[in-house]
Amino acid sequence: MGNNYTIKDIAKRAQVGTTTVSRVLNNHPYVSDEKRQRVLNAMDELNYRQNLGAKWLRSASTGLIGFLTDEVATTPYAVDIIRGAQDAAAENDMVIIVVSVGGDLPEIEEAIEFLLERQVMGIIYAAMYHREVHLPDNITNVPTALANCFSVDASLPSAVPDEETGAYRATKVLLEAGHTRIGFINVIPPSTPAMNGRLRGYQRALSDYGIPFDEQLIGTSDFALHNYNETQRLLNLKNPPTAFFSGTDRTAMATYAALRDAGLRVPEDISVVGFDNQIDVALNLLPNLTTVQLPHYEMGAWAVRKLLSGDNEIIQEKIDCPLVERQSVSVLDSVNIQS
Amino acid sequence: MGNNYTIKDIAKRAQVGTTTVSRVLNNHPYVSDEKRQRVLNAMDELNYRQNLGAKWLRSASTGLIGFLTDEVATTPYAVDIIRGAQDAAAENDMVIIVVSVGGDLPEIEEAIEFLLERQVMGIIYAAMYHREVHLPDNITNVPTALANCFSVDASLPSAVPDEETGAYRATKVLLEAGHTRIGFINVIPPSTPAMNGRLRGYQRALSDYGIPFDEQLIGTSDFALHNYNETQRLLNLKNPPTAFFSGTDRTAMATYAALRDAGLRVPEDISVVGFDNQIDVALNLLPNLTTVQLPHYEMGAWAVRKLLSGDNEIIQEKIDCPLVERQSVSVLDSVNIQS
DNA sequence: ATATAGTATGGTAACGATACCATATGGGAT
DNA sequence: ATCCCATATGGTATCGTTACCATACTATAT
Repeated sequence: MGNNYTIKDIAKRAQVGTTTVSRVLNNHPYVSDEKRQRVLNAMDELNYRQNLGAKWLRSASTGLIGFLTDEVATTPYAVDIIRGAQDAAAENDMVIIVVSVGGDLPEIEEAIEFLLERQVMGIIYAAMYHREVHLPDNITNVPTALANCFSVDASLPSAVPDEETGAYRATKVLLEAGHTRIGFINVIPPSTPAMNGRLRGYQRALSDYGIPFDEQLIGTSDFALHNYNETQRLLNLKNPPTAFFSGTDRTAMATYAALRDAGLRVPEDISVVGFDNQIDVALNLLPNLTTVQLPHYEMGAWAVRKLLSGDNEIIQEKIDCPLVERQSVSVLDSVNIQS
Repeated sequence: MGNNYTIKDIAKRAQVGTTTVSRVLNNHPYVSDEKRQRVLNAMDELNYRQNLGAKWLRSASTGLIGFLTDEVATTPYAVDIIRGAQDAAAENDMVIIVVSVGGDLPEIEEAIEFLLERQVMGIIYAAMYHREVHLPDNITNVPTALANCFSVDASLPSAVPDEETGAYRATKVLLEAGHTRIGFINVIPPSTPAMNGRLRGYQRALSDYGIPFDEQLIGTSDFALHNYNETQRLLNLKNPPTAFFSGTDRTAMATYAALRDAGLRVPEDISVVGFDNQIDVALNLLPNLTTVQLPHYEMGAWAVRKLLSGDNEIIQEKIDCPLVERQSVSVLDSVNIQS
């Protein structure tokens, strides 16, 4: 069981004042090496543990950061946001309290109240997919930063994925491999930053490489079967694509299936690149999927660092989505030579 | 910004003693309705928020539960353990502090020390895959429960998936559909509770249905390509399986691919069932995968409830893995009729 | 009338740490 | 010799809350 000694006990044992013990605890100057050592020894011998509640009460700093998140079961991999936040917090000796909430305002408001009672020094709000959020007013009681989302009125600093550049990269790797007919099955729902940004990136890459945009090559996908059908539709075009850019790694699964059923091999006959780098999916597709990384970890870390920096500038940070190359892309020329 | 009023301010405004305010705050008896209302009003008007640090200091109860977990990036869906723990904690007005650690003892020990300093009332240790864990001695300083793992010497209560019954169910649904040749590609690494338990469940189901166990029908899989090859090997047997039981949903991805490449349709020509119910995978396979649910949420919730129950009996709770039926299984007879 | 128990209320001492103030010592500069 | 400043040390008030004790008032039982 946990013996609970206090600094008084330590002070007595080390034959010093409590103030000196406190100084040792907080690495303050003006303690002789000799006494410092005596205190350290005493703490060691008694297995002393600070009562952070008392410390916090006196010094009005809890070392707690609230982490609010909406939970959407279909994108479980976004835990990395939490990991990133955690690691960034740990760098500053802080802890994160995670609270999941549904989407409605009163519930979020209550959760914020809950966190404020615990004297959190700041709140991170993280969304499981990139979107706009509307937060209750009581959030302004405490420094706040957003991860994977942004506020309607741009009143809060936020970290979001740079969807456009990511999609640009995904398209570019195909373009560089010589593909000019690139099918793009975009994520839905419509008008989300992901859908819009990825389409812009795709178009910009095309335009940079002098390839005209062909409306026919664009599909959308919400669930697997739909995506399978869209892939088939593109394949049946009179001038079909030689490569696919799949809006998410998950939808790439159905694209792979449709390709297999059409007797097409990836990447020999047709190249594919995804988006998200959802590793359990990307690594279990055969061949492994070349894709673009959603920077979950970085967004979480950025938000916490922003909070703790004390810098109040409200910015939206677009975080890079690097390309992760695996085996699903091959050069168009070599395809012709091989077949 | 957060005004920080104290119960003294409330007391003054409501014209009562601080004790009365405290009583209202904690729902103690012996406060007249009239004064209670005055206090409530005052709190409302001043937007009062308790300082939980002070409360905790005085009453020696923090309402904090430590949640320790090893992080393995490949199984991100185990977040559900955290969700379950969180919800169970919320039922008792507690919060969870999540700390991720690597696997080595000193690091875990340090993390426990970290949690103890924050006066957690208990610690949950959760593993990302079902396994035996070895925990440092300082964990005994505080009530502990394990989720998705168990301790070497069975000295701690734990919740684990009932792998055997789960695998029994997966096999049974195939057996009930008339399949007698069932290929089983088991998870690795060897000698894990998952591998052993699932094999036992498979064998027991076979035996219950009077089907002899055929060593040839067993494969193992570690990564996608390996699993693809194992599937092919089984397909080339002179008496090949008409159904597959895939050790995890992820490996089912490669099995589906191998089946497609062999010109076999799921479920018309061959049935498949998985294990884990990793929804992002199961729902993006075509047809959607029938599988068995790993009870992450329930394990997390069980562990917290066990902690808070105060009941010190050390038990290992095997939690049920229910079958989730989707579209990847069909009756063998109908196969013959159709083809 | 008086004892007794339940209800209602407030004052004050903790909880364990740190902030602040007071004090002491030992050089180096004047 | 005196002053000043950096270093070193400890006592004590204090943070915001609850536990504990003391005190009243009321209603019922004796």
